[in-house]
Amino acid sequence: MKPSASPLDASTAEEPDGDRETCSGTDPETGVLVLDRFLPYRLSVLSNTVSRSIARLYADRFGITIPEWRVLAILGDSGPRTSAEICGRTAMDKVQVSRAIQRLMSARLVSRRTDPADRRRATIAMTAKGAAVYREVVPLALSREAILLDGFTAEECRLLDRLLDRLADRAGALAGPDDGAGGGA
Amino acid sequence: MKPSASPLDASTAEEPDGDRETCSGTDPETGVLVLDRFLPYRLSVLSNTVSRSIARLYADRFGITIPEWRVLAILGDSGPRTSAEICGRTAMDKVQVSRAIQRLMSARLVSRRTDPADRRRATIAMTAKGAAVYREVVPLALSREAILLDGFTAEECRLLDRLLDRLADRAGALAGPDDGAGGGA
DNA sequence: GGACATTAGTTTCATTTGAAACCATCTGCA
DNA sequence: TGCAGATGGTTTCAAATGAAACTAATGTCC
Repeated sequence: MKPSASPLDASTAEEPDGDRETCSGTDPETGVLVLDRFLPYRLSVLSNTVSRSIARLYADRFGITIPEWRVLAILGDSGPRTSAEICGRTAMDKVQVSRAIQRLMSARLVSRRTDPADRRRATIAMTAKGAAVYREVVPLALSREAILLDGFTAEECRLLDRLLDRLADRAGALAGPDDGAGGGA
Repeated sequence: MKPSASPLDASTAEEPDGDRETCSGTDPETGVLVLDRFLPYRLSVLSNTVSRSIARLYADRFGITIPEWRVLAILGDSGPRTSAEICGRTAMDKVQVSRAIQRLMSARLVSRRTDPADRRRATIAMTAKGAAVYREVVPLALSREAILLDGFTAEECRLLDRLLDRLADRAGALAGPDDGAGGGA
């Protein structure tokens, strides 16, 4: 049920400039934004559905949250790291990381050792208990990913892989230049 | 520093069943989860970056939040709707929608009319002011999408489109069957 | 050697969020 | 009628979040 003679026509500025006619998000007929074709929206819904589904998996069983799981995942794949390094690799901000570490520490899943050379820093490492949890969660997470990719050929996976990398790359362009603010890291 | 002889080998059930050898997320050498190749994680980072960038756009200028914008977007693309219908179409839950509507109402961007036939329901519609905001935000949002897709050929856009649709489809399988709980709509 | 800016990480506070409890209305149905 | 569910939507309360202020240790430059 389209709103008959759509209230928004050519009213607004910047013309679509011929060369690329926005392949999603907009109905070429009316120029209206079609929410469930709009790329940022689709990414958001998809990502939330997936994250929530995976989170349920380990939240129940191990009482850890998404940021906590991410910290474990980083430690598991790169070995002991400082808080700042974890920030850099997870796109979480330092507050989030700090809190995740606190909770992981009180659950005795990670330990923290102040760097004697620079006593502001501390290296975070998984404990044996943390590693055990990690080893249990990884296959669960991977199996979710596998469900998600079920039916994709290897070729399609590679394709998706490349497209996502390019999107991530372009997303950097969004965050950076225009608004000046935040900045990535 | 890789945990030498990776502690996670064939320990868990469901064998990878020959035909597809999980094309991302896992290092085939060690079987370790590589976080920044892990699809759910990549989706999450990408989606957050993008959403935040777009949100900055309208938060500053119009003082609306992401859920509020989504409600406007639905109303803009489908005309007046009830709260429940908005839920169904946005993948937000009813609390979120209820609050977004409240804020939009006090900003006089939408109005609410109780359905006389069923006085539990109310139909939400954009006001003229809401429509004006909508018309201003749409091109901003679309321009962000365009930046994101900059450099993609029409062919690649179509490809991405199809892959995302299939992923969204598969994501339904994640949410539904295993944990029984929530249930989609 | 000592003010000044930096960096690492934590804490505070106000806001947002989500789950569960809650109203109000409506729908069977005995 | 009248009462046991459903349903649409809102409120409550506790936990999660984010921005900005803060502590502590290091660097820097005179």
